[in-house]
Amino acid sequence: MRNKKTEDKKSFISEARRAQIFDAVIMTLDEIGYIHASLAQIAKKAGISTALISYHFRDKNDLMDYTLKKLLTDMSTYVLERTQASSTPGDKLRAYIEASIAYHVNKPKYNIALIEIVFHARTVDNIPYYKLDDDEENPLESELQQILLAGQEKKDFGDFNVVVMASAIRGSIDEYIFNKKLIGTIDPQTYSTELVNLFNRAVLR
Amino acid sequence: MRNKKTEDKKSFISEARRAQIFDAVIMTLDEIGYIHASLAQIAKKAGISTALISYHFRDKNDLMDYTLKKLLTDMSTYVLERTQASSTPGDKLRAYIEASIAYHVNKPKYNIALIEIVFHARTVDNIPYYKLDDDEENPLESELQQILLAGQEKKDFGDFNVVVMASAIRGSIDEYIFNKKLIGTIDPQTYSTELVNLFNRAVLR
DNA sequence: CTATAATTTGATCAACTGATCAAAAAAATG
DNA sequence: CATTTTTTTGATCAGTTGATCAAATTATAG
Repeated sequence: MRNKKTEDKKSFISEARRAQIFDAVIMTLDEIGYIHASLAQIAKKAGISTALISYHFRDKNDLMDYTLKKLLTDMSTYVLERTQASSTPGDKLRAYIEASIAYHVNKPKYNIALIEIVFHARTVDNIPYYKLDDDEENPLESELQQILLAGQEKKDFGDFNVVVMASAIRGSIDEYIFNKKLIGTIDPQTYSTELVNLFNRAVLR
Repeated sequence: MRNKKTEDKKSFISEARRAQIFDAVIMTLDEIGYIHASLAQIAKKAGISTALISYHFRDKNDLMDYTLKKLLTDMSTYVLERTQASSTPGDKLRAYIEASIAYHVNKPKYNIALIEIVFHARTVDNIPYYKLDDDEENPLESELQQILLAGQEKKDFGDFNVVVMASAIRGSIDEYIFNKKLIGTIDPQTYSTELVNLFNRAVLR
């Protein structure tokens, strides 16, 4: 199943325009949030007319869908590259946690935009993204489960429910993004390190 | 600092009306989400006119603020009652986790409403609630930190950063609410139990 | 029962929303 | 260069939004 407009569009040099609009969407979401992020505001930020956005994207949903996919790909690439550079499950787990936190620190605006879209945008059936059963398997989620599984098979890790452990790790990471007070109190390196130690204890046999 | 309208309002028998509107807000948020939850939709759900909502609440922000506070109080009460029924830090931690998950299972609509408001509503300065430095200390957060601290002082728990551990626990709990796929895969009792075991290992010396 | 106060409604408002379209401008083609 | 295609704009659309207000209704008080 391919994208309606995003992919079968003529796709000329105007890919640059889509990128430009993407940047404008990120900035707009970061600055005024989804609720105020009208096509007019986005167009203004990009220095173009609203009709031009409509020319390159079927509708607002298509635009947000495109933006979300790019954001997810960017984050996955960042984390997975750094994770797969390690070899043992223990090292991979450490790399996974540290890279995830690092990404949030390095691209805060991308994260805000991601949150804004996930919690505001809805499918044509009016189902919010955050309630979606994750259409395609989330690569970050499955990579984490693979690491944990490999650790158990190698007997590096003890016995635990892999899905629950993975959820706990992801939730712990996400907490750092959502909780503004946390970011102000604990620096990212400390949080990373403490999290690694915490889950090392939880994971070991 | 008291509420602008919510509190200094005449407060007659019409408290019942506010409760009625509260229920309508919950249902509307659950069914169609914040973005579509216009005053017209809420009024329709409550079987009253939109002007009546405006009569009892200063504006939409005031309405959402009132709703959010009631939701937070309800959740806190539920969890804290069950947590404080236990005596040792270890038992309290177990009770805290189990009650938190149980609440989500028992009042799913309240949770959806909570999420919708936290991630959509904004202050007059256009700061989203989820970016707020948590104006008043979150009672659920501080209770958890108290439990962990007490456990360390009693030497029941080992050495770890209390704030990070508390965030990890909260994040792990919240993950179960946010991740629809998780809810469909792992039943709440299993998730609770696994989480308790996981953090027992992480917390012990 | 009357008068005063509180509650509720329906009508109405300007502001903004996403989307469409003909026409203009720019780019690509031959 | 002329023509065809792609890109871009400005004007415009109907629909929705939150909010206001005078008037009607209901409750309360004396």
